[in-house]
Amino acid sequence: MSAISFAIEKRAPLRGARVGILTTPHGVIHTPAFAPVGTKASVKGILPSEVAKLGAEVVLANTYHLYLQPGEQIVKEAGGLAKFMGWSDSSSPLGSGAAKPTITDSGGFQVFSLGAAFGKKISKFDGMRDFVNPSSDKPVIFDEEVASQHGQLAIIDDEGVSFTSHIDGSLHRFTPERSVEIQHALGADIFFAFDECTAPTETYEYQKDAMERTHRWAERSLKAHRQMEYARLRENSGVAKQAIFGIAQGGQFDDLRKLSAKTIAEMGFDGFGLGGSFSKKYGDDSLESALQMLKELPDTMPVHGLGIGEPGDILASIAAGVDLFDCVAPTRLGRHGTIYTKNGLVHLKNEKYRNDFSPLGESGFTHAYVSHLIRSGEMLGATIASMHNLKFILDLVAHARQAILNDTFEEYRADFVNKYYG
RNA sequence: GCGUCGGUGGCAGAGCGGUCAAUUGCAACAGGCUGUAAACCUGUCGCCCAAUGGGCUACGGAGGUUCGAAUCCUCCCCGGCGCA
Repeated sequence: MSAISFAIEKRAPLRGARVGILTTPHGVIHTPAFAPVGTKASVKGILPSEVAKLGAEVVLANTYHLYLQPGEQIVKEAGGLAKFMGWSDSSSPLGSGAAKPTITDSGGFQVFSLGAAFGKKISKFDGMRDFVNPSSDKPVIFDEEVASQHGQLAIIDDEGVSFTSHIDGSLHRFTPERSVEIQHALGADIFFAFDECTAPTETYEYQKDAMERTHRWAERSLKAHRQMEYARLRENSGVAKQAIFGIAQGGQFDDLRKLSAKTIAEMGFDGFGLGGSFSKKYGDDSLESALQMLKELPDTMPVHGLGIGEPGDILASIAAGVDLFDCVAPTRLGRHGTIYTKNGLVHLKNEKYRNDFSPLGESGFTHAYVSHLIRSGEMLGATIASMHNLKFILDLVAHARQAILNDTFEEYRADFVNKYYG
């Protein structure tokens, strides 16, 4: 018996877009849904009560980071991730309201960010062409100083990954079993199998090896989960408390993606994650082709687009049938002074906003004020911009949901994309 | 008034005879950010041009020494400190 149940309420014609209700031990998630990222049990700069008011029903935290700080046992003692971070129905951050749904990522992304990507100017969406900074034409692929001093902080072998803590340099070992064990302690409603998120620049051979390794790790994660869950079920009157999602990889190669989805689909997970690398720019069909892998996944089960958060990418993914999303972009962009608008990104630090007294979205503040806060390093600026961005993305997904129900999703999508990227 | 230290790009502050249109920080201007090493990172930052090169003007002002001066000398102007 799975810890979750997923009911699909409506499917759009032609494509795979759908509306569902995902019932978890800590409450219901209306899909498609966006999960704000709270890596270290904190959506940076925003109180949980505010995150909820913006429309979020679920947040996603990170296993590796919480393992390092404060340690999974502390979170377990607190009563699990949601309770620990005050993610509850209560309006008071310290209230005793019912805990709300949470997700944890397995640490698989850190295999990439602290491994292949460490010291390099690449992101999981960058291709080779983006290795050149357009404003300088200088190759900036490698921070030699950082790399020569530290090398990579994540070293992969077939059994697992050895991490060097970015905090104090200490050594740590992650295996699929260990990741699951930690995620059981963290107690999120949904968690992911330990995977290897690969760099988008790897060769076919490497992507294939990594994918096969991720498949083996998926099996091991699932097995570990079942063993631990079985022991726990006997103590907890048979009520499953956590669902495990398997992650499909395959990098930039269609055949690997398809194979990966198919392989992961057959293992018996409660849901799926789309992992790894896509191309970056909207209009590029790399994401579209990667989304073809959805056809290999069971139509009745929830799918999470890991780290997908660019508005156009979210809509394209929804169109293909992705149900859940998470992304650091709304909070990171906001904190760094960039906000989403219907007409595209706005850099609040730009000179023209210094005396722009028009309202900034529904924040209740003016562009000029928030621009001033960002410029002067006031924390409140990061908070307001992050909240604005989170609301923008949460609204985008909520509107997409409604549009699917109204049979107007494709129009909604086209209209949004025209304005946003036009 | 005497003595002394100092006046360098928006600010702070390096440089102290050629490798200097001049290190660095801040500010400014712009860009980047997609399962958060990220309240971060990158680029630009005297003027002009047929610009991976060249020209011009610049390190308080005016002279001078030198093949060559932000760097040395003289005088002047301005500021800090000390003594009267």
